[in-house]
Amino acid sequence: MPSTGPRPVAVELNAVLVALIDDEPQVLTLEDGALLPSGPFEGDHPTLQAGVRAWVERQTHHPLGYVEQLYTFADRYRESTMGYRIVSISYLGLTRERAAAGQHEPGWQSFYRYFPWEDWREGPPKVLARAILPRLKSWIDAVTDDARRQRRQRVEGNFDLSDWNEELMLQRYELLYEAGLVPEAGRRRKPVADPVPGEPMHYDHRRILATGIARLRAKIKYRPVVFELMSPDFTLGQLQRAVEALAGRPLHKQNFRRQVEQQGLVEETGAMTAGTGGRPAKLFRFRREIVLERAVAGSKLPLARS
Amino acid sequence: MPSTGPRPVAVELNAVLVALIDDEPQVLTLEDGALLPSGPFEGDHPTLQAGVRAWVERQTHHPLGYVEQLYTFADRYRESTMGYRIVSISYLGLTRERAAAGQHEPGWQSFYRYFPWEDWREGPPKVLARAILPRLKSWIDAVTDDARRQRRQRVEGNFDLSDWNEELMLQRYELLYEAGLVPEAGRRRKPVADPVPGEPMHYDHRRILATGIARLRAKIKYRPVVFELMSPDFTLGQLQRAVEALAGRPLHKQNFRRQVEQQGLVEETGAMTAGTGGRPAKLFRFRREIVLERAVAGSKLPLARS
DNA sequence: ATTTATATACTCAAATTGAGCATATAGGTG
DNA sequence: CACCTATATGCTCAATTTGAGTATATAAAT
Repeated sequence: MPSTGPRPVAVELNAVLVALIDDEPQVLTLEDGALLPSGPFEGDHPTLQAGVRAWVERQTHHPLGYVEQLYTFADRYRESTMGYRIVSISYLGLTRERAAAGQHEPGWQSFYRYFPWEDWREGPPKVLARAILPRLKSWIDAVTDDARRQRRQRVEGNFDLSDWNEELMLQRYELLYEAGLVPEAGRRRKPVADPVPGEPMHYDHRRILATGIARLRAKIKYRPVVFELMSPDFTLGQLQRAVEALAGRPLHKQNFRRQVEQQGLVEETGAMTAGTGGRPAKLFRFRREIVLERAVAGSKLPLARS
Repeated sequence: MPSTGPRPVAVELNAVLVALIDDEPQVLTLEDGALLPSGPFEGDHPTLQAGVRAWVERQTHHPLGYVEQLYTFADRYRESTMGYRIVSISYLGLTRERAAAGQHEPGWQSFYRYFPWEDWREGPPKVLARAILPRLKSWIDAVTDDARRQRRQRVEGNFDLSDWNEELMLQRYELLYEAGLVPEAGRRRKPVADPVPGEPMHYDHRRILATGIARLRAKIKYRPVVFELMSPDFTLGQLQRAVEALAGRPLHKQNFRRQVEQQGLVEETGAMTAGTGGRPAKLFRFRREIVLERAVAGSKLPLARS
């Protein structure tokens, strides 16, 4: 008979911890890149957020500038071998990293190792035309009539090379999963014979990673979160490269500066860079007060009279 | 000694279930408006979303058009009397309701019963100038120096009458809570002596409600979710009143139609309304295919050359 | 001296947005 | 019926915002 007490459930935390190292967007991983850092939710933390913060800072020895909840999963397949259910709560965290000592820090992996088709900084990734689109075409043609029309619309809406939308990253990943082009361990699905380029991860960690990056890509457009990834002083060029790294696409330099400056997000420190080759750049710092002043968001409704 | 098995945890689901009844945005409640519908997560559902959907549809006998996860709470104070921890996962759900039989359906309550300062459809709510702003002023003046400057900036950013931002609803609620102007049961805080107008709820349900409405207010601007609340055929006037009800502010009629039409979200049914007093209006229906075609989002980055 | 990089200032046309005028067509009223 | 009120719909126009350049400045490298 059903007990009225709590069902045995384990609460697990997953973190998508992001840093920029040498203009490359990186995520902290374990097991040679196959796992996101995860840990149990300890009972002695007052809140979930505090738990994540304490736990990540203990692991990385870096202060966590920004933490945001991503999503909670409790799917059926998420069961331990002991039979109890697992609830996974995932978080996005942003941290500041100095330039890498060597090539890259152990554990830090570039976003685009997992999603090579998402890096448009140097133009359209070849993997799209070469491997992904043809296979999506086959996937479309594997059915007929209305189902085919639906598949075609989804592919066209999410993979339009002539009008790429970097925010649709999660939806693209999910579509590739449905089309059987990316493997995902732990799900009951026939194994993917010939996956598309891009490293897989264990369990659904690649999906969680996609969720985190997609959220970040959306957020940098209306909230000043990039600054959590920058060192205190930076040039507008560095700031631009940071945004480009996250969004995965090149920006128009002059318009980027105009936007940043007229939003009043930064102020000059007075100092300049030196020895970078090319004209020295002014150094800026983020005006942290702005966060309090303008809790802005992107309105678009056609409002009426004042 | 600490066991390695799962800590006893109960998973609870909360729902912010929204419907429009007679142009009034309503939320389904229990206990005479003091509780959001909540229930345990049954182990026999494949996913959380399926659990919410089944459970809500069983309670309301209405199909749930749209479901979205809001937030997961596991705060310290969220403990049952039995000593185990409670994880609350809250959802936003949209459903279609016909016009009310009588005054309003039992259980359905207007948003603005809980947040009267958020309804700007008839201009600035008097409660703001009369009750809220003076008390926030006192709250600012209760401290000095930098703390006072910070409080002032937060109040000015979130309660600017001359530039009201309906999306900041959650932040405003949280500020009122911090300022001791709204009560919230279950939190260890001194009871609020003289709360500002607006019905309270048990536990943190009013906060969850604010989270849901704020999310909805943000979402209607870039996703066609309003249509989940409309009957299949509607006039542009009805659609506008629906958006106004959710956003809590009046819209410019001609610009609203322009926006809706040029986005290609709707198509004429061919029929017209009758007997409404005034010129008859064309009836429209939502073009559901559009969701597949354009998985749009609101870009704002200054992109570079194609 | 010239080339190559980067930084920064300024311009201009196209597109979007905010605000309003004008007209159409119903119901209600004296 | 003539007129008023209410809603719907079509269209215009100026202000702002955005996308895409051109032009110039200042460093390092050849």
